[in-house]
Amino acid sequence: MAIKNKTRYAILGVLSLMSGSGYDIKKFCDKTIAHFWNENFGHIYPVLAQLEEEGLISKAASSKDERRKEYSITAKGREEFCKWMMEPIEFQPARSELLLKVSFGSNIPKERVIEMIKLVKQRYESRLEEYRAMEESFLKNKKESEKPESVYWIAPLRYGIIATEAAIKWCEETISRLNG
Amino acid sequence: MAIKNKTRYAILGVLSLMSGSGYDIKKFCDKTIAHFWNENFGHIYPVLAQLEEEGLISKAASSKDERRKEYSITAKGREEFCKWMMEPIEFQPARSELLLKVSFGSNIPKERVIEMIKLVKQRYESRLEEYRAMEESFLKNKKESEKPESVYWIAPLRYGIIATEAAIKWCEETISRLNG
DNA sequence: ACAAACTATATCAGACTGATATATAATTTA
DNA sequence: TAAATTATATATCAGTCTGATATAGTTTGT
Repeated sequence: MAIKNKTRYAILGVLSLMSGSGYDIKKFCDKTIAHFWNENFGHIYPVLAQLEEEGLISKAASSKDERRKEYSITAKGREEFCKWMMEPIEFQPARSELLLKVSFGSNIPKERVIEMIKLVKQRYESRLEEYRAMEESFLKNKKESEKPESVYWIAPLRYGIIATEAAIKWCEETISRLNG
Repeated sequence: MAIKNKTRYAILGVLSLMSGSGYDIKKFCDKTIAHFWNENFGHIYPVLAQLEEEGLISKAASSKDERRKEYSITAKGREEFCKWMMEPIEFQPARSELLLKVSFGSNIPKERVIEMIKLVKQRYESRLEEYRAMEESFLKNKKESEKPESVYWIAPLRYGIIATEAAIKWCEETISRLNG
């Protein structure tokens, strides 16, 4: 097999915290892990069917809504998920359009490269503001932030903040290097 | 169309600097842009055929080696490449296995999470050393580093250094948060 | 002389993306 | 109240990217 299916584990991870439909899983992802993990319906539904077939999750029809299928993680699914959690993190190949464009920058006027980086910097800055607002509201909510498991939610957010700050620093450095 | 083919532009970018075979393009990528752009044969060869059909690159058979096909960028190809270079950078969906595992960390013993991050930190540290060695050897080579276009090569490398330093900082912060 | 490493192209299953289609329920607004 | 909009819910598809593998000739080192 070429690539390991990571969506499997994202879904099992979400279902380790709550039961719900494919739609609920997508909503949970968008609300909580979107800034470092992207999930889409095109992959969620086929993987849910596959996980059910393997007995890692179970399906129950909702009484209220005919359509709605509520998925829950099984003991076997929890086992499989924890097994994956213990495995070392795999190397992830990088693909940065920004750095690709910068490295071929000599093909276009220098001013356009500077413009491009300024635009990127703006995007990073508004993202940083979002992250900081999320951090602040999390720390304010003492009931949540004083739970022992809160560290697992604050750490990814801190990554976002630290990495975005670094990216902004790089933008500034690069703009001044291009100007100077 | 769902996703834009980025390999197209990576190949056109490489061919904007030099002519060569598919193998040469892969070699160039591995040597110079590998730390932020991954390319593989499985995509290079079909895209080369497609680019040739569109008249963006031209193929010439080598006199020495029957097999070898040498590709060069055409004027039309250069135009298409520059057009892409001028376009704003597209949003790239993130998928960080590290942060996914951290956020579901409550499923396994805390010590295992710390272990995991320590391993990741080691990897970042050795990567940082590589980047710093690359930077040093580039700055030593005055003939190269004093060229006006050198900024386009040093900037992506600087990104690698700054981003990796930030990642290490996050590892340290997170390990102490988990311990404390 | 032989093994190992390098050059070169090609193919494939499987993973992932983003767009789109469909249809009902709930909520808002004119 | 009716119309419009938004939310819920599932499904499909073309196109893109990955990593492994196959094949085969050339060069280099011992």
